[in-house]
Amino acid sequence: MEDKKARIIQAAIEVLSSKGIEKTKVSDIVKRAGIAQGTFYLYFPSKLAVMPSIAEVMVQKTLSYLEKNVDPEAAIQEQLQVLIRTVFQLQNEEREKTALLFAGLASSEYLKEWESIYAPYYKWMSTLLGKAQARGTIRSSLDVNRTARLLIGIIESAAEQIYLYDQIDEMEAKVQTDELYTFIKHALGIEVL
Amino acid sequence: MEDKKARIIQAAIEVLSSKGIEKTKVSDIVKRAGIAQGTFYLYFPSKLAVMPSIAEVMVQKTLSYLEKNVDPEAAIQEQLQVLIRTVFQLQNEEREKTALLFAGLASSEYLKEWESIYAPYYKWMSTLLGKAQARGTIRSSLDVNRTARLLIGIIESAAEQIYLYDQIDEMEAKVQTDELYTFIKHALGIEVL
Amino acid sequence: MEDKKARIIQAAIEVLSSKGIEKTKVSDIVKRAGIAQGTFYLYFPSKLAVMPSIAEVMVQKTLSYLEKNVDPEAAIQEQLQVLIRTVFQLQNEEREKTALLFAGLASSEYLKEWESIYAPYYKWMSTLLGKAQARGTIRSSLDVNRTARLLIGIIESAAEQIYLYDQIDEMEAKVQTDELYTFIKHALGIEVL
Amino acid sequence: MEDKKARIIQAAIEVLSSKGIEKTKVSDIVKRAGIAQGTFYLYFPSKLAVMPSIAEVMVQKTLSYLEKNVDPEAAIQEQLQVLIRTVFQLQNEEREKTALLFAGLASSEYLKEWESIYAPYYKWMSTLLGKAQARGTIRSSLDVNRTARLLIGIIESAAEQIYLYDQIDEMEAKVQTDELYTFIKHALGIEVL
DNA sequence: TATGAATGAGGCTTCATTCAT
DNA sequence: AATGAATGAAGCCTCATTCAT
Repeated sequence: MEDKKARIIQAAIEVLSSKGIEKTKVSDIVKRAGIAQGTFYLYFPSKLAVMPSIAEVMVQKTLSYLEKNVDPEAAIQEQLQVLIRTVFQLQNEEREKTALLFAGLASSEYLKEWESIYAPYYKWMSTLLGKAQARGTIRSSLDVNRTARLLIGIIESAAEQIYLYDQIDEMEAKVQTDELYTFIKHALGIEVL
Repeated sequence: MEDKKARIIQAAIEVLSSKGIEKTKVSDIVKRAGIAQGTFYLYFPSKLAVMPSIAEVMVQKTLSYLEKNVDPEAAIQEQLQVLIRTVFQLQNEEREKTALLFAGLASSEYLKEWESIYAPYYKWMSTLLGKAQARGTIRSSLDVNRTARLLIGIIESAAEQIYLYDQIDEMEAKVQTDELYTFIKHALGIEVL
Repeated sequence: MEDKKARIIQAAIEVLSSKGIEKTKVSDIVKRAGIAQGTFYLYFPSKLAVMPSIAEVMVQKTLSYLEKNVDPEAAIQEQLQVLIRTVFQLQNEEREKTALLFAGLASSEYLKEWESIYAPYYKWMSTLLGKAQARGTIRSSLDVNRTARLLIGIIESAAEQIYLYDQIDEMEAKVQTDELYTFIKHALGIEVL
Repeated sequence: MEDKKARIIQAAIEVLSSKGIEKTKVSDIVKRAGIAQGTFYLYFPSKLAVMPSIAEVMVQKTLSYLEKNVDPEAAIQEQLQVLIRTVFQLQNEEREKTALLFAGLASSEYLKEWESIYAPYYKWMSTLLGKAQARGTIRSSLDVNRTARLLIGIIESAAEQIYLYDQIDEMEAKVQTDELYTFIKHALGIEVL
């Protein structure tokens, strides 16, 4: 059943976030999933093959958070604020997960799947920008699809840096996100009064 | 001799870029470096211990390119253009290297060293921004240090995406970099006439 | 039904000849037989347990060919010629089968069944020799039962060698079989004028 | 050192003869050889890769026995008697070895090496026949090279049958070898008075 | 009688690291 | 400082067999 596949993915996410890709063994995953070692291979051809599924789940999670939190009718400024806050918060919650995951994906042959996994995320962001552009609240010169990627890229990269480089200092985090917010506001040509 | 250490690092870079972290074996590295298996351990305590050195070398390379190409006296617009072009070009040349490297670092315990390795890169960028700010060609409201990180983050992320997701299509690459350039110009508050 | 058992044996023969004993999996066999994995075990207690059945089928096949081709009334010379030709031809058709089969049997605990499987083959050959001896066309000093085994042994061994060691060269094959024929003719004391 | 390779082969022979190919594990071999598991793979690329070496050693052993026992100056009759006795005796001593080995070889990809491994054995036999032919004690019509193969084939096949099918009954064994001897004597056209 | 998902023991192999030379 | 043969722990995966349906 699909249920078992889901359980494997869930178990893999959990193990991965606590042990890191290098040290995650299939035996750990199956133990946590409560299945036999061989069963794993009924659903995934190899250890690395779970990675894309994990990424997918995580992107979905991010998206569902965003859809829940970001009011489609709100002003772009508020949307951005919520967006940034949500991504940072998720990044913070998931801690190692994102980095480890990327590491996992990068070291697998599944690197190329990244694109399709991120597709819904990009799409959501494009739509957001599209509406704002229609309303005239962001500059008309930008291309919504390409800018969607740039935005996601910069927000995630900023979020990663906070985790990676800084001790998580509430104060500093706040200042960073403000800087990021202002950066983006200007980039999008949002009127700053 | 230090020469041997350098040879190991160089060999490691080469092997890593062609095989990926997961499949890079110490035996490959030493073979390419033309030394004996045991010799590796005279210079590095473990396989993962080369990673930071590799990152350092690559950051240095990027920096030296930037220092050579970016005219400190030029207008910020031109500096940005050159900056973007250089990073994209390097990313393209190095292909998998960056991603694999990050993966390598991420999966090692050396993740935390990323900060210090990138320090000179951030510093260079800060200085660039600082000068522009002093000249009044970028908005005074931005914090040069934090913005330096954001800039490096977005440029690298954009460059990675081009390699990862798109077939490398000259035309599309051009459009992407233009979009990025405009994005940044706005973000920095550079006067667009 | 017995039909299903036969289908399993047939499938096993086919898989075995193309993949070799070591690489033949029960899953391959059932796939080819068009049945479920578990069904196999309703007809055979273990994987190795098909081996004797396979051998039996192949011996039967050989025998039926021989019975069809070798004229019981013909002169022993002609009978031998046909015999050799038939075995060589089968060996050639079946290619790896014989060797692989023997390997399969040998590596199983079923080695001892070989005797009973070959029994009808030996019997046929004994009868042939017996008649010739009664007619006085082969030497009276030979023991028909033991000689039957020797004959089958040498013919099969020669046939295997042709397949295994030599490139299958029509010309050489002809010369080999001639040499074998002459060898046997002398061994049996058939008058050579 | 070559010494270690030899030790591995020796250990493999011993383990193989007592456990059979299917049940022989690399771990058994290295344990008996007194080396580490990994060391095995410095000398052989895989478990199956020892098989040809084993076969080689066994052919060499047979040959050395034959060279020691068969008097090159003796009459062909006596040479044959000794030859048969020696092969049967070896077969008996080695018991499972030969069968298991063949099984091992057959189930490996090394089947084709059989030819080169047997080459010295064939050569020795050809020489023996050649001398006898020169002396005029065997029929001039036979081809020494091809007949050498036939002879080795029939003797080995007969020897195997004794082990495989019959309880080892001294009396019967004697009768079998006599029958074989007579068979061969006729086949070679040796004068029987 | 038939199914096929699930099992789980266990082997082969890899490869980072060591150490005697 | 350099070597490279030897080590051996450890993990991925296979696949014969079982069993609930």
